[in-house]
Amino acid sequence: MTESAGGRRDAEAVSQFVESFAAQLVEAGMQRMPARVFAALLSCDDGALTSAELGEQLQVSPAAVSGAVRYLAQQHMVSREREPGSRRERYRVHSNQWYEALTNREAVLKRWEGALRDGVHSLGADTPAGRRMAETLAFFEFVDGEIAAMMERWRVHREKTFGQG
Amino acid sequence: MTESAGGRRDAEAVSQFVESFAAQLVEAGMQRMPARVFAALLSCDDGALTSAELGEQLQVSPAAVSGAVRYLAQQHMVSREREPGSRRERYRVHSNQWYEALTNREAVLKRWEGALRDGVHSLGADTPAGRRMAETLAFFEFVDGEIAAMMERWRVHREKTFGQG
DNA sequence: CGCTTCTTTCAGAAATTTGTGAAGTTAAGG
DNA sequence: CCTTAACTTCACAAATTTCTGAAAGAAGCG
Repeated sequence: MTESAGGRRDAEAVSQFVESFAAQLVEAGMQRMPARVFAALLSCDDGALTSAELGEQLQVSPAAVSGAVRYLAQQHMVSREREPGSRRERYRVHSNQWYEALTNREAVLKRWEGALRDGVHSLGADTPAGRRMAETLAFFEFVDGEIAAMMERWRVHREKTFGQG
Repeated sequence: MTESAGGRRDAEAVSQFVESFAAQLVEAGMQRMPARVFAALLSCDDGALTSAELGEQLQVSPAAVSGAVRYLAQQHMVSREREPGSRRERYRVHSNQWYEALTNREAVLKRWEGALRDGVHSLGADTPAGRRMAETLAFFEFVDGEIAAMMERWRVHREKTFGQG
């Protein structure tokens, strides 16, 4: 029944994983279609699929794939490749690149910091609210710095564990 | 014109900050109303407001406040207080508690890890897709561990900078 | 124990979001 | 340079989400 090893992929099981992982991403704030596309890429063997393949596997229109892929590319979660000598495009998760992109929530952090700075200014740095906000701001700035260091440690850890991919 | 120091709060400026910070939170995936409520609490001087005050400041119904607050409490981003001897409730951001709660995205990470573990199993640990997923899983596990350490360093850093709140 | 005040729940209206089909655009290959 | 295959954009329909008003549910206070 389970034919995990070696043989053909169990399409049913794969699809179930895709949908369940996508659901988690949705719950964390990602839109449904990008989440499904991303999960599908993550679970295919060479980490890359064409638009048509994605549409078929997920049972959605080319338009939906197009929108999802555009979003994912903007977030640096997939990259687009042109198959040389074909109009087909191919979307890929670079197995290590993609979770580094997740850490690119840094962009989000930066905007939060901007908003908080405005807040400190308009509330007044000498008010209780202003002080609370300044402390919050300091926290995010701290986190920014830590994340870079953490990713560095991860690369070391990863190489020890998996060898250089 | 700017009356930031000492005097009355510039309601206009405060409201503008509230809406703009809320917008950032929305963009990061939070629902609109919780985001607005949270921003309002963050920018009031004692970090706590009653349901009625929130409704008035944000121009929404008691029902909307109720829903937003329930969500925020579940996420541990605010706590509820009962004013002793009154049916009024008061919602508060504990100025340091709240961003620790943000780090409680750990719950999210844990669920992702669960989903990935399932994925490794159903794809087969010996397949390329399975290996990619195992590496992703390892990354999240690594991050989990790092976050605790980072928060510890933050507390030290914070105390040096702001004294114990 | 009932009155009053505040909060929560619920059904439905309004608004937003999401995905489709069809037309439009780009680029390969004859 | 024309044809054809692929991707993208756009307007609209469907589904979902979000907020409100009204009614029901707690909890202080006389």
